Amino acid sequence: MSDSVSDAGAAQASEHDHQRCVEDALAGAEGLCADSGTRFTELRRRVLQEVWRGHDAVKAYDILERLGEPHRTAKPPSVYRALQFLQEQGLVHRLESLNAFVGCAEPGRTHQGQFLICHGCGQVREIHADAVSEAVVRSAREAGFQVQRQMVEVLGTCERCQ
Amino acid sequence: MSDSVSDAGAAQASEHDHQRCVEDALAGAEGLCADSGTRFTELRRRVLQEVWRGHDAVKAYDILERLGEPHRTAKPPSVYRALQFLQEQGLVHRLESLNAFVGCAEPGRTHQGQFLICHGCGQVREIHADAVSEAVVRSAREAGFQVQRQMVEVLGTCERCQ
DNA sequence: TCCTGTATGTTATGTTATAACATAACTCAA
DNA sequence: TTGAGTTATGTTATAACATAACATACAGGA
Repeated sequence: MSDSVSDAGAAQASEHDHQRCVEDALAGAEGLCADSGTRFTELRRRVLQEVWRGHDAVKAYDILERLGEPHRTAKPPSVYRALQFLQEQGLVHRLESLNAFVGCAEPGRTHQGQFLICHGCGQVREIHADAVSEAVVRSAREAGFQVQRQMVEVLGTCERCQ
Repeated sequence: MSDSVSDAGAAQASEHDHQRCVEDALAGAEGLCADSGTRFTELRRRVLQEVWRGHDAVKAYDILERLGEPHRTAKPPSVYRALQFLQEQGLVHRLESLNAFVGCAEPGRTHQGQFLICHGCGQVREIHADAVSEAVVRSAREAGFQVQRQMVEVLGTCERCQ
């Protein structure tokens, strides 16, 4: 089951320099943590690297399995804690409908993203459509509701898979 | 933990005739199943009744515990199967961010709902804001993405809890 | 060096969900 | 009314996802 992951990663790799993509993400994370005075430890780096394995959502237990040395004996809490840290730093997002995680496309910016999840190839694209987040806030307000966080996950077919 | 459920149910009960609310839901379900030629069995009725215990989200295992006779020995698959059936009939919705279920406010209508989840009282309100679902479809289309299903779950504070 | 706070390790368990196969109960037609 | 086909539920086992609670290690400043 966990291999839709590597397949999608591979598919993506043929289109862009994914190596580079990952390196950028890691370098960005390093900078961001330096700025915020938090520690981008070896484990956190490694977990983030696994999240960026491809552009599809990655499961916590898949990450756990793939951590090599010196984390081979890591247990679930280590991974979940690293993921929580990365979420707090805005470096990864959790997809509620998949119980899985994706790297944030634009860390450093505070934003309300929406996630387009292709069930053909498994790839997840993050967009930031103000029209959506504003419509949510407006509609909620009409119901007397004050928004703190919105989760918008869209299941469908990406351009390539149509 | 499962008692935020009954609390919220009670709070709601003081404002409207919840007994009636449940009865309407069950009667509606019965009609809808009759129309669609599906069987609204005792178990399914009972599960739906538990989902309608209040206006907050209900967990599968809480339902399981509360099924009385003659379902006292039911196991998880029975509940999950009933819930799946009810979802297929559009009688309940699953809230992905809570791993929990709510009764559908307007079964019979095909729609893309949004869910306002109050973390004060736990109540969940379903709205159908075309502005939201249309913005989602438009924004996705701009990304070349064809939408099949959208999940919009909004966490915040309801009018009463502000 | 020692103190403090933060990160990770470790053990155990809680929570959510489904696969796979067995049995029962309904439906309809002969 | 009975038996074949279908749908629903029971049953057993386990998979998949997640965290509580406490122990240890490690970084950085006084």
